[in-house]
Amino acid sequence: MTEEASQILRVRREKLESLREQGVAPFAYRFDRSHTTSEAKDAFLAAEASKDMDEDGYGEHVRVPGRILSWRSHGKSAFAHIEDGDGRIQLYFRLNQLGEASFERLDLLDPGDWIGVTGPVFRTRTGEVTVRVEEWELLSKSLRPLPLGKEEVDEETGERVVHSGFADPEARYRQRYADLAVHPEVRERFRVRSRLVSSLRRFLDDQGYLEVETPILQPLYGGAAARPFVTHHNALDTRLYLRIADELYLKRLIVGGYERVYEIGKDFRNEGIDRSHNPEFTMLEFYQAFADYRQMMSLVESLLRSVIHDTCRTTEIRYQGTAIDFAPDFRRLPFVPALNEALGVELDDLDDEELRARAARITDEDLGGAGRGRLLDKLFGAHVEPELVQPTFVVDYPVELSPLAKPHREDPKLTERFELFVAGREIANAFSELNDPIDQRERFEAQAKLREAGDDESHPIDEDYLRAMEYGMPPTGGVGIGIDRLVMLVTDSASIRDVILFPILRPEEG
RNA sequence: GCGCCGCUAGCUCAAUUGGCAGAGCAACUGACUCUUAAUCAGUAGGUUCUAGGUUCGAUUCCUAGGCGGCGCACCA
Repeated sequence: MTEEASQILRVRREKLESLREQGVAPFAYRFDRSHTTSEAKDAFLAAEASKDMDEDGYGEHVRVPGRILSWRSHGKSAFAHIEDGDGRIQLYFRLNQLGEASFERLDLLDPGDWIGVTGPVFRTRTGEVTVRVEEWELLSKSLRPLPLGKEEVDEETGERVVHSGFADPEARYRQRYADLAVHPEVRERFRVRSRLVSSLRRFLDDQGYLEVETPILQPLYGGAAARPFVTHHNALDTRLYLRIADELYLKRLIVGGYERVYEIGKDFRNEGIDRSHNPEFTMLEFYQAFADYRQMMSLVESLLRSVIHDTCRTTEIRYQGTAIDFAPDFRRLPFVPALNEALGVELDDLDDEELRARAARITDEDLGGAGRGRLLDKLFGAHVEPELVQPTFVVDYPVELSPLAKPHREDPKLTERFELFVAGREIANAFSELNDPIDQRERFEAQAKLREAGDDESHPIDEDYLRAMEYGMPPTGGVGIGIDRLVMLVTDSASIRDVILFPILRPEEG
């Protein structure tokens, strides 16, 4: 439908014109608020408790702005609800209170409009704390109807029930502003996200960590197995990549002499989109000099316990119907024995071709170019990961899987690495960082061979990173934690799109 | 990338075998000075995602495309 043809939009513009003709500016510059909606209600309750009201039961005069949510007109009176950043309050308009001109102008208001009202607070016959409006002014005219549902409160449970609300998932993601405007619970979910990130910062700051920022645009990408986004810098006429991980730059800072650094920021991976993957996502990485992966495991455990308790007021959460408890010591599960058990064979007895055959059974992907590491990872992902519901550290990954991790001090075929799984999903990835530049070069070269064989997610060789390591890197423990997935857990969200304000969608037109 | 499902009024959804495209809410007009999914009476509102095709006739059937959801695969 064209906008000209929509009577609903036309009517609102006509109201706008009527207001202007009456000398009302439909888009105000400011409103001096005395109380938020919640503060106005609290102030009245306090006045009621201390009998600090006039003989007719009216409390303090308030000036409250808000967005109109609902309207119930009764001829010479009307009720409405408005909402602001921390709640809602009912308004009561009366002809003999407002005067004819002001009262009749109410006809030009709609749900969605922002108004500011002035008047005393009282309690209606049905008990609701309400502002008796003596003056009102328009703060902003809404020219497009918000998809507000109708709400009732279930008398038995006391819960809000919304009728014919805003349900279309595509529209809710594309028009997040409307989704937020009509869904207080969505606004709350993103407040939880914000609280969680604050809590992470607080925890790491308290541990003596320094928050830093490293490049997003990089001449060479690395630190994870993924395909990058590619872009071009005009002035330098050079190819740049959007980072797929912060890792290599943060470890350069450890070489530089900072002992504890962290970064919270976006990584970008040019891969598929599904309910646990968005092409840009938020990652926390932190590195600590002189620590090994065992120390980092303990740190991750206390970090998560602390942050989840800060955010949820409990360490036992429910995710998609399953109780998950962060209070007990996290289980520790060695990679190779776990996979041996799941497959019913000894991995050491299988050559690459047998592994490839087994991996081919669980995927239709072309594994022709995949090395032994990728094959093991595939098998582990299919057979073990889904079972890891309660917080579980998978430890001691095969060396082929971990080109940036130190060899295991007791078994050279393994690395000192752990991943944390919760609800079948990877939440954290960490290791004793490889700090031997000669070994690191060999690992890069092995990765380069994989690339030549067709594995396009393998690392390119980063000579500058090797140079940094040659100057001398202390033993270091490093951790990466996917923030979006952590937020999914604490907000019981099934899709990553529900915890990203503006998730990636295909463009609407074109 | 593959499979399944969906797209109809501002929102939520109907539409029989292929036969005039409907309802509730929102909007508009009127009544109503303590209502709260307010109520009552009335009115208006449509490129049925797009482009083709079959047909006397397509929201419905066919083909192609677009966008989304879910599942599988991949990735964190």
